[in-house]
Amino acid sequence: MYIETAGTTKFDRKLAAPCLKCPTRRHSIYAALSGDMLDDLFRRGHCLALGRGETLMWEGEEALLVGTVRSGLLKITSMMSDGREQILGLAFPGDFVGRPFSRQATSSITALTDTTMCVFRGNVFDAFAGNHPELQHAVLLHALDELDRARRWMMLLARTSARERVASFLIEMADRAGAGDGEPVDIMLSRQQMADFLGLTIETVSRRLTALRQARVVRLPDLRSFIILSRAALRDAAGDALSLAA
Amino acid sequence: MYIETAGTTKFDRKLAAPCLKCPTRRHSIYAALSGDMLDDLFRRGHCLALGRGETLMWEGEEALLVGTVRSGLLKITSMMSDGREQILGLAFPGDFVGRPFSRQATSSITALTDTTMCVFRGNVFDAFAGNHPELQHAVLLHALDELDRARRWMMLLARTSARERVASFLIEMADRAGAGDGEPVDIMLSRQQMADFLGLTIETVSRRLTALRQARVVRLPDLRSFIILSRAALRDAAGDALSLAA
DNA sequence: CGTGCGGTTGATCCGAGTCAAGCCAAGTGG
DNA sequence: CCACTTGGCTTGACTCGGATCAACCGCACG
Repeated sequence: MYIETAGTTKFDRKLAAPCLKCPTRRHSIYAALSGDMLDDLFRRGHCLALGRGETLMWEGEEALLVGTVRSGLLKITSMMSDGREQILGLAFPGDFVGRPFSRQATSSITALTDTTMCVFRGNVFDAFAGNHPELQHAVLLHALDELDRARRWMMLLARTSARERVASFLIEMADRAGAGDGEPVDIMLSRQQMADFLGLTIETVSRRLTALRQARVVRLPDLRSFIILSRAALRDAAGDALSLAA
Repeated sequence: MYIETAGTTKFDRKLAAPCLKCPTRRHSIYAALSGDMLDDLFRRGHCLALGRGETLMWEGEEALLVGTVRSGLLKITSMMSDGREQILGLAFPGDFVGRPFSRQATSSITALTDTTMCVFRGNVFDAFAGNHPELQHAVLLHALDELDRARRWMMLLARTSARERVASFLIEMADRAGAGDGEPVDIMLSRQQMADFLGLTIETVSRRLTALRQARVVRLPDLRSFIILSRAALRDAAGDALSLAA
């Protein structure tokens, strides 16, 4: 919908060394892999820092990188020719992004906040995975999980009301942040991004949020955070769209 | 939405032998695999016939089988507690269904027409794939394809009008059938199933179809088939939702 | 100060959903 | 053979939720 401030990606080879001690290597798809193998893999990787709004890859263009998010938040998006944009998924720390075994990006990937990543050149990663079935297995499990998540999200986009979508989004964000009721949760998205994610317009998102505020279900201390006052009421508003987002 | 006539699945071990000559073994995920390995794998497989409306697995329940469609058509669905159903995907001949490396079904799989399949017990398939990285690689590529398809479909469900959805559905079906303009194409879905697929109601599907008929874009010789009269007009109606379904 | 940007709020519109009636072809049973 | 039902589909009248268009608010920044 908007052309984000698109800078060049900061690709600093000198940061490769710290990757060997990268905290994400024990999580996400690497969790099940042996230390030796990880050393081997991470020697081939690099650290990458993306500023808010910077884009890792563009839909339809060549995509040379794959990797995992270390900190921050990415959006995976697709856009129609008339400008309608849809966020197809979010990538939180630990999530794997990019398309192994293909150099064609089927969607754009853009940083919503300042983000750091562990990245590999696609062909390097592919070759390594080809020699290490365990890694390929881990990638497969991750892909199957993503497929399930995408399908549940399809359900939400196809069949639920704006009320249900906004409520289940808030629950999802609170759960991701591990925040209990009464604790402030950081919404890392602008209203526009929430709208793109939920398949709504910015005005509808705003209205549904104020409705929840007026019903004393949440507080909205500022534009980028919220506090759940009544979990039960929020769950109720989400219907079982809740379980779809899980 | 409806309780389909749910029979027990016809699981006939005696049909295993013909699987060695099953035509699908040279297609789909098996295409890249060696003949010896396929013999080995298919010795462990079975043929399965599903009548229209029969269900291979139920959402949330244990799913012991994985396999590929040999002939016919399956729907992959999920349902909300209030009965709202959504078709998350269709499985045409050659497509792989089921969830390897997990015995939990995340969606239901039901035959829309009489269907034959090549199936494997999940744990048998998993073990075999564990010993044959090429097979696992093929499954991974298939999963990544499905993920892309699901994400494009999300876009369609989130952002397009009923007109665009119905038009792109017709184009998709015609392309799948390889039928040119003027040739009748079999819609293998009822109006209800089309609605569940497109995230619409049966009435809206019906209205959009008659609108296309009245505009002389398609002919509808009977309830289960259609003929494209003007490809250009149909493409136009689909907008670029067309490319989303591809 | 203005100016711009992100967000909210209000008025109105429109398209898909809902509810209800009717159509037609395929059974079904007297 | 014909009345009657049944199920899938179409059509019409109406409703309603979310989109659209537009005004406005508040804050950051020059």
